[in-house]
Parts: sequence; C-alpha cells; structure tokens
Amino acid sequence: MTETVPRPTLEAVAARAGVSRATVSRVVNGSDGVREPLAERVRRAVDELGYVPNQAARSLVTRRHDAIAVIIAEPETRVFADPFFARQLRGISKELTAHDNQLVLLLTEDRDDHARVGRYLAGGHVDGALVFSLHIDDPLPELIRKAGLPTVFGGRPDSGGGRDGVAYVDSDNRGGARDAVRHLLGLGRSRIAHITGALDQTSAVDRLDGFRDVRVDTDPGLVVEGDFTAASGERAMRELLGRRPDLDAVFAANDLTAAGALRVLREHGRRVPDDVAVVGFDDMQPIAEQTEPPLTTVRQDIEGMGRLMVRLLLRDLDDPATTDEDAGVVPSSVVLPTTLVRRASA
Amino acid sequence: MTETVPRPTLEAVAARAGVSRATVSRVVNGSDGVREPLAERVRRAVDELGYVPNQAARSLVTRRHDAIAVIIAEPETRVFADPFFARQLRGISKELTAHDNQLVLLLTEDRDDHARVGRYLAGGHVDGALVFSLHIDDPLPELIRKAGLPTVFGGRPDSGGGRDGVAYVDSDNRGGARDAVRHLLGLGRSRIAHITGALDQTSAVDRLDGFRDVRVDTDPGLVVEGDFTAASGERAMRELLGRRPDLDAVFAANDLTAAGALRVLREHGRRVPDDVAVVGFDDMQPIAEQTEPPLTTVRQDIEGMGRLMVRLLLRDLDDPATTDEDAGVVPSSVVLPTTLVRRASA
DNA sequence: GTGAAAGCGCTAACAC
DNA sequence: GTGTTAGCGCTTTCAC
Repeated sequence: MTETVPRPTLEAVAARAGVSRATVSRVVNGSDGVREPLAERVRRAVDELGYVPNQAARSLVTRRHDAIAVIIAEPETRVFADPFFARQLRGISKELTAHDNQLVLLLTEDRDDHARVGRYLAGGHVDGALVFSLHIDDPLPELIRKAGLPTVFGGRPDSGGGRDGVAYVDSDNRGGARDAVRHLLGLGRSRIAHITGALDQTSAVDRLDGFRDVRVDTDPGLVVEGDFTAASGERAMRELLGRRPDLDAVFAANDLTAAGALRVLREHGRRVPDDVAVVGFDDMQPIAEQTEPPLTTVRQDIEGMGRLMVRLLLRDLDDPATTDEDAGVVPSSVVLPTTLVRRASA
Repeated sequence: MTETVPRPTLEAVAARAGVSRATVSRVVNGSDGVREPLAERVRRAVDELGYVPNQAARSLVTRRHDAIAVIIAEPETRVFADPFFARQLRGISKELTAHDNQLVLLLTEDRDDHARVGRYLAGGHVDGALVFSLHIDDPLPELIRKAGLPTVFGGRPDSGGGRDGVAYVDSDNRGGARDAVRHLLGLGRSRIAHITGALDQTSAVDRLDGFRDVRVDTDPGLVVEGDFTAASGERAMRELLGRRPDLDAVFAANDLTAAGALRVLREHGRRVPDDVAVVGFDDMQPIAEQTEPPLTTVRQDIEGMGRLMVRLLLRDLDDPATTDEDAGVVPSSVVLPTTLVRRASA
C-alpha cells in the first residue's frame, strides 16, 4: 500500500550527494576508486533517501539476475510425503542466500508444465538452474540444454541420451546399498530381501545394483519393486512375506518404504530385528527415529547436497571458461559418501 | 552453455517482419489493434527467430515483475518434518502458474534473514508477498508493511500490533477444534485432554480456544503445551498420563502431535480408541492414514488455502483501488471451513 | 492501424 | 578519481 511515493533513483542520490550517477553507482556496488570523503557523502545520501537499486535496470545492462531456478519434477505424491525435498531446498536456500542469490521455485507436474518451464528458462530470468528428481526419459534435460542455461542436476541423470559432461551431485547410492547389505550379512542374515525405489530413477537403480553387488545370486523372488512411498513398502512387504516367509532381513530403498515394511512385519507378528532385520536409506530423522523400532539406515547428507549444487552452479557462472562448447571436459560432478547409522532395527 | 549467440531482440523481429518495434510489441503483448496480415507476419518472425521478450527490459518500463515472494519463517524444525508447507506451496505454485506468475521462495530462520528479506522486498523484485507461519511478535509484518508491498498472510496474524485490514487466509481453527471435542463428547468421553500446538502461533491459540469453548471448566491438568512436533506429542502424552491416568480422550493440535501421542499410549498399553480416543488436526494424509490406528482428525484444505492466497493477492495487484491508504476498509480475508474426518482412533 | 521517439534506471567505457 | 555519455530492450504516448 502507499506505493504512491516513487522510489528514489540513482539520479536522486547523486543530486543529493552532489556527485555524478557514476560515482554513486561505484559506491553502491562497492567498486573501490572512490575517495573516502566522497564515498561517505554518498552513503549518507543513500541512507537518507532510503535508496535501493532497481534490479530490473541493473539486469538489463549486466545481464545477470542473481537468481537461479530450482526445478522439481514430481508428479504428485512423493514431494509431499517425503521431507527429502524440503531439506534439500533448505540447503539450497541457505547457500544461495550466502551468495546473495534468489531462489525461483518451479514445480512441474505434467507435460504442459514442461513447455512452460522451457519458456521460462529461455526467457532469461535466471542465471542458472538446479534440477531434481528426473525420471528416465524425462524431456526436461533436453529442454534445459536448448535454453542454454548452466545447470546442475540433483542426482545422476539418466545418461541414456548420450549427453556427457553434465554436472550433477549425487550420493553414493550403490556404495551405500552395499554397506547396508553387508551389515545385514554381518548380522548373520542370509535370506535378505530388497524393496526397490521407483526404478525410473537412477537412485533406485543404483541402490538395487548395490544390493546385487553383494547378493550376486539372490532368488529373484526376494526383490520386489516399490516406488519410495510408505504404501509401496507395505504392499511389497506383504508380497515378500507371501513369497518367502522364511526371509530374515529386508533392505528398503528409503526410510519411508522401510516404515511401511515395519508396519506390515508387526502386523504379521514378526519381531524386528529378532525375526527380521530391517535397514532403510536416507536417514530422514523424523521418520527413521520414530519407527518401531528406530530404523538402522544409510545416511546421506541431503542438505549438504543442496549446498554443493549451488556452489557448483555459481562457480560455473563466475567462471565462464567452463561454460564453453566443450564444457564436457570438466564434468564437475560430485558423488558424496554415505554412512550407515545403526539404530535398533538391524 | 553456448550462450554466445545473443538472443534476438524486438528490433530484430521488427526488421525481419518489416514493421516497427511498436507493432511487434503490440502483437507480442496481445493488444489488439494490429490488422491480421501484419500480425501474422510478426508471429512468423517471432517463431523463426525464437524470440523471447527480455523480462528485465519489460519490467523496467512496466514496473511489473509477474513474480511474487513466498516467505516462510520457521526456525528449523517444523517446516521439514511436516508436509504442511510443501502442500501449501503446491497450491500456490499451481495457482501462480495459472496466472503466469513466478514464485520466489524466501526461507528465513533468524534475525539476519529478516533484514535480508526486508531489503529484498524493498528492492522491487516482486509484485507482492505471501507470508507464512508468523509467530506472535514477529518483526516480519512490520518490515513488509514498510516495504509497501501488497501482502496476504497464511494464517491469521497476531493482531497485537493494532494493524487492521490485513489480508489473510486461515482455517476455522476454533470451529474445527470445537467439532473435534464435541465428537469426543458424543463418544461418551468425559475426561478429555488437549495437547496444544506452539502457543506463539495463532492457529495453536485458536485451537486451544475452541477446546475451551466446549470444555469450559476443564481441569487445567488436562491441557499440556506442545509445539506441533511428534516429539512434543510424546512428551506431552507422557506427562498427561502421569497427571491424569484416568483420561479417556485426547485432542491433539495436529496430526504429527497425535501420532506421537498414539505411540506413547501404545507403549503404555492403552488401547485406542477403546481406552483412550484420539483426534488430530490437519488431515495430513501420509501421517493420518498410517498411524495405528488410523487417525480421526479435522481436515483443512491446505492446498486450497494456498490457491486462495494467490487469488486474493493477484486481485489486489490488478485492482490498485484496493491498494490505497485506506485498504483497511476491505479486509479481504477468508476463513475456510474444516470438516471432521472419522477414521479409527475416535 | 502503424510508426517515430522518448525514456524506464542503471552500468561501463571513455574522457578529463 | 570523477564525470560524461552511450546504450541495455522494452513499452507507450503522440503524430500521422
């Protein structure tokens, strides 16, 4: 309200301080080369007038926006049941703030949204993009490539398209899965089942691969496909119990799935970990700490992944050398280690 | 990458179509008054060149950004344990998208962040703001008022400052609480406890008031303060059980709190709902449907609240009449009804 | 109906 | 060091 008073411009500040616009601009942008008495006068004028630079005018000439887009592509469910994204967002937000950049959030659910996102990115509103939860064959990476915007992916993108050198940040899903399964083996378990995540996402595929690395010749009946939701964990657990009532351990693709599995195990009177040991993935604290019993799981530093993505992207922006045709030679991707967190379930 | 090719400008399109910049601008912005043959030629040129308007240049003259800020003020915990915000964000995102507006997300955690947010809002990057989860005595509303930006609050703000006529969207927390407690009464329960939410938020205060509306002379020992987290639900439930082992019902301020309470009840061998009936608030499906037993709760249309906030804000923006000094006369706030959802816990 | 021209507020050469 | 000046790409009167 009361937007009636027009905001002061550089011009106004210059007039008040008795200097030129250029000098004010220099002071405001912290470029040295303005002698102290003058600079001080300018700063006072800025304060007195409550001057705030007009970002649009600045962007018009600098071609920078100090804003990056965060694109989350999730058809419905998962984003809102799983604190995963919220936590990654927090990491991103913190890091972006530290670098004086803004976060433009783009939530997409269907194909129409994709077109819109493409337009937005091409429209030059943001300096770069962070992209999450791609599914295999997602058209988004291609759209983004066309928009020609520096991008960092969250999670290894499906390399099916033959596109190399894309920057991404991922957890060591495969290694983490191996650790989980080895832990179960170390507990003396031998009939270890796996409930997978949504297999159209590389994280789920990688965890399955890790499971198989350790259990090379597992009975295929011990692997059931899930989709990272608690409901899928329940369904899968029921199926497993039907197929292999003798199983003595379960490695679930994430904590939510594990929580679902735990419920079904309890329902069927199996004691955890005595009869069946359970390990999850993520270490989503509100979930993992409050299951019954508390969940042994593979921790990944979710917030850290978010922060790292931002750092990678901003480095790219500040160092255009990397942004050349042959950006491919500097993959600039990072795979973060995971750690097993022991609680009571295994 | 390959940002080397400069994006085509209005000028380029005009040249290609053999018209003036003004004409192209008219076609691009859909203002009628350009005769068909010409308009068509312009459209073709736009397509061929892949022209996308430069938003910064446009904003510079129109003083519109087609972007609004969403400010979520939560010191840590709650945002990331509770799908509440995620769901509201989704509603906001959808509605904003439908109106071709962008969502700039501002997460704040401490005082430093407040200053930053104030600067950002004053910087004229966005046309308006949506603000969430204010705590009583939060400095944010004042900052926002100073920035002079149209704003809609999510949840009734603390009116302590004497500021009236602020626009907000809220659920009928008090009415919903009354319904919950009456339902418990209808079940024949007479020793009904309440675990509150964080009492520095109006939603928690309103729910407590609703509880008291129905249970006018409740033993104060039956009310324990929580903070909307599951952990607080556990703690509070333990305390209640110690103080009033004879209690036969609990109304929890939200589903997460109820889930915590359920766990403690089970731990203590109380059967739900036979020994103790439990009602929550929110109807956060992933939580409410998966407790044991599934939770009877008060549903609020969270996504709808988000959408409504956007509509209110955009209406404000399009109709500057409301944005006058005396905006106070049009409170333009909405309180949405709640409904009791019966499941197994009460 | 269409074009010409002014200017939104700022930065960055370039002079001095 | 500081000021002058020329745009950045767009919308919008105002003539025609």
